Amino acid sequence: MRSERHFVLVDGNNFYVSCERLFRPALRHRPVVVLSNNDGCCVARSNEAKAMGIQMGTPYFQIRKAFEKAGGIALSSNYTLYADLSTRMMSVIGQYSDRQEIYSIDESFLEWEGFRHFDTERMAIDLRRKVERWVGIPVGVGIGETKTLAKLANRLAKKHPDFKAQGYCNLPGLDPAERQRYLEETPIGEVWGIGRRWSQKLETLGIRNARDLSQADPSRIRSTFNVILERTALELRGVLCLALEESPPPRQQIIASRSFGGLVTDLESLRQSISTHAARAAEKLREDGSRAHLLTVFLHTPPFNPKEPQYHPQVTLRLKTPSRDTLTLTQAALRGLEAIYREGFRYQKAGVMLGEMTREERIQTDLFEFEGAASRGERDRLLATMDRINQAMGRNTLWTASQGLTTKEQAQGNWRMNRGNLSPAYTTRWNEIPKVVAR
DNA sequence: TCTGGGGTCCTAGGACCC
DNA sequence: TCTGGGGTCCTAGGACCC
Repeated sequence: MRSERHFVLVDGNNFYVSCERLFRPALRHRPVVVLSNNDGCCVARSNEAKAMGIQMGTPYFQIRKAFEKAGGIALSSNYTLYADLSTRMMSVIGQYSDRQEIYSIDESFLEWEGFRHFDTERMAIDLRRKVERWVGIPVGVGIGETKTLAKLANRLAKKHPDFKAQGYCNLPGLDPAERQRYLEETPIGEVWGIGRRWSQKLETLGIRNARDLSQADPSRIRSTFNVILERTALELRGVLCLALEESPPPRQQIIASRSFGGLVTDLESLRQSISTHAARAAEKLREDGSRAHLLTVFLHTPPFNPKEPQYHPQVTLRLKTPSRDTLTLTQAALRGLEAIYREGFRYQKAGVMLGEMTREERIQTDLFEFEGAASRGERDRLLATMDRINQAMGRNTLWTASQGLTTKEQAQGNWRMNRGNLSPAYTTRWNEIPKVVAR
C-alpha cells in the first residue's frame, strides 16, 4: 500500500523507421535504415536491420552492398515528418500524467504517483495500446524510482526476453533479488550516461554491470571520474538526483552547420555556406526570443582521412550589442570566416555557433507594470503577461518574492484562495528567476 | 640566483546524450 | 570514393589581477 513516486520513460521503437512505415506499409517486415544528411550514416534501424548487425551510426557505404542484396531499403531522413509525429505522440503520452518531460524527439518522461503495482502495469499496457492505436507508433515503457532506473527498465522492456513480449518493465514491482539479477545482466556500457570511454575505464576497476556500479562507493566514483557519474551511481541505488524537467530552460547555444556534399576549397563557396548557416542560426535565435553576444565560425577538414592535412580553425567574435538580426550576424560571421580561411585546404564542413544569449527586455517592462497588482480586474492581464513571459522564456515558472518558485496553475489556485484578490506575492523580480533543479 | 598565493575569467577539449 | 547534426556538463590550464 505504499504510495511512491515513479518515473516512467516512454519511447518510440526505431522511431524514424516507424514513422516511415506508417505511410509506406510495404516497408514492414523488411530491413530498413534511415540515413543522416548527405545519406552518410545510419541513424535509425528497423529490427530486421539490427538483426543484420548494423550498428547505429554506421557509414552507409560500408554496408550498402550487403544490405541491398538482403532486400534492405535505405531512406533519406525527413525530419519534418518525424517532428510532426513526435508532437502527436507526445500529446497522447501526456494524457497519462500531469507531469511530463519531453526529453528528445522520441522519448518522454512521466511521473506516476500513488499507484499500486497492479495499477501501474495496467496503466503501462493501456498507454502502449493507445499510442499504437492513435498515432501508429509502437512504444516501450520503463518504470523506475529514478530517471536512470526508468531508462534501464525501458531498455529491459525492449531487449530482455522476460519483458520483450509485453513491451514494458516495472522495476519497482519486482522482488529485490530478481531486480538485482536484472541490474547484473545490464552491461555497464548500457547504463544511461556511460559511454564507450567510461565503460572501458570502469571495467578495469572491476565495475562491469549496473549492479556493480550501484554498489560502488559514490565518493570514490566522484574522485576517479566526476560528479555526473557519481549521480548515475546513486540513481541506480534509487537515490533521486535528476528531477523531471517539465519546462527545460532556454538553450544556451545555437549551432547551424552542415557537411558539404564533397570537399570545398574556395572562399566564395565557404562564404555562401556560412551566410546560410548564420541566417538559419539567427532564425532559431528569434524563435527563442533571444539575442546573442557571441558568434563563432568554424571550419573542418575531413577527419577520417589521415593523409589529408588537418585544419579545424574556429574564431569567436563578441558583438558590441547582443543581436538577433540576420544581417548583423551574417556580416559578423563572414568577418570571422575571413579571419580563419586558409588556402590549400580541402574543407568538409562549415558552421556558425551562437552563444551567451539574453532574453527580451520588453518582457521586463511588462512584468513590472504588474508589481503589486491587487485587483480582480487585473487578474487576467497578469496571467496573460505570465503566459507571454513563459513563452518568451520557454518555461512555465516564475519567481515570486514571498513564495519561491510557482507556476501559472499555482498562481491561479492562489487567486481563488484569495477570493478575487491578487496577493502581493505576485511581485516579481526579473533577476531572480532561478534554475529549476529539483522539487 | 633565489622567487607567494589566491581568485576570476576564458578557452579548449573531453566526456556524454539523442 | 563515400563517415550527421545539435545539444549538455565538467575539467584543466593559461592569462590576468591583487
